[in-house]
Amino acid sequence: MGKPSIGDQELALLQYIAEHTNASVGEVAAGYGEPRGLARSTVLTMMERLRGKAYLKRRQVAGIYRYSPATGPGEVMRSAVGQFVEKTLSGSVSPFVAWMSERTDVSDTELAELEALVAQLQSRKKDG
Amino acid sequence: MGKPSIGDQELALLQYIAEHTNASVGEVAAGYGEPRGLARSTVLTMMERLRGKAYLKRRQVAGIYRYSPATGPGEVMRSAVGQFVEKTLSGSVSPFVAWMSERTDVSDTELAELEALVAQLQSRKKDG
DNA sequence: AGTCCGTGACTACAGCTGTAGTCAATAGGT
DNA sequence: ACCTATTGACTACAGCTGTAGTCACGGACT
Repeated sequence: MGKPSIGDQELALLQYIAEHTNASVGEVAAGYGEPRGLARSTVLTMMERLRGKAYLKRRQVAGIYRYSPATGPGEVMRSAVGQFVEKTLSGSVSPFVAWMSERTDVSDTELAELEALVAQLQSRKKDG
Repeated sequence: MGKPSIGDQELALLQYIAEHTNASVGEVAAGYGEPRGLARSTVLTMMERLRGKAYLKRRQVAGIYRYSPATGPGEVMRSAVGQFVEKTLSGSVSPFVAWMSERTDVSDTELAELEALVAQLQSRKKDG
């Protein structure tokens, strides 16, 4: 039942599309591909592969196809992170923490997210 | 500088060798490969590839080669996390945080690690 | 000496991923 | 009606990863 595997670039593209739903290939090529030096056909190929793997769906609007994630919002990322932690880190988040603590530049936004996360986990623990 | 990429199976093998340092190919094939149905030559190939990527080093003892991780303990994991965040999450740790916040069972140990991390980042920020 | 076994190096190959060229159809402008 | 830009499908190819076969070598055993 395992979802088909997904590459790094594919995942990044999928994320982009999740943030820009109902985008056409041309739009994605312009917004995602061009800044990365990717040809339009490259973007198209990846999007079609993602569709083949059931990560994206498309529907025709005014003649051209518009793509959106087949799964719920954030589902793919969650799945990818979960898979990574489980498979690569053997289920432990310690390596992630270790990596973060060595990271030189952590933005205020990221720090705030982490603070919020810790606060949430603390309150959850208290409740249950 | 960016370490060469590493596959999932390779990483798992590397982990195994980190836990069984100074092992020979035969030993790794028996202890890691055989339970997984991998041929000895498969294990050897992977180990040599890892050595080619400078993740493993070897030295000859009594005629046969014994392998050990080239990097310090935990280094590989950190590198893997960095690669994942950079390549797959496009450098953003937000998906990681999002995934953590949805995780049902976060152990006390993990929470403590996160708290320590946040504290460390906060103090670092204060210092400059 | 002949045989068997562990060890290492080399070679092979298929599937996936990243990347792109090209071609046919269609839409839009002149 | 003609030229051009956009779109979509198909084809291609190289590098990485997972997996393994095979061959040559050196030592142990008989």
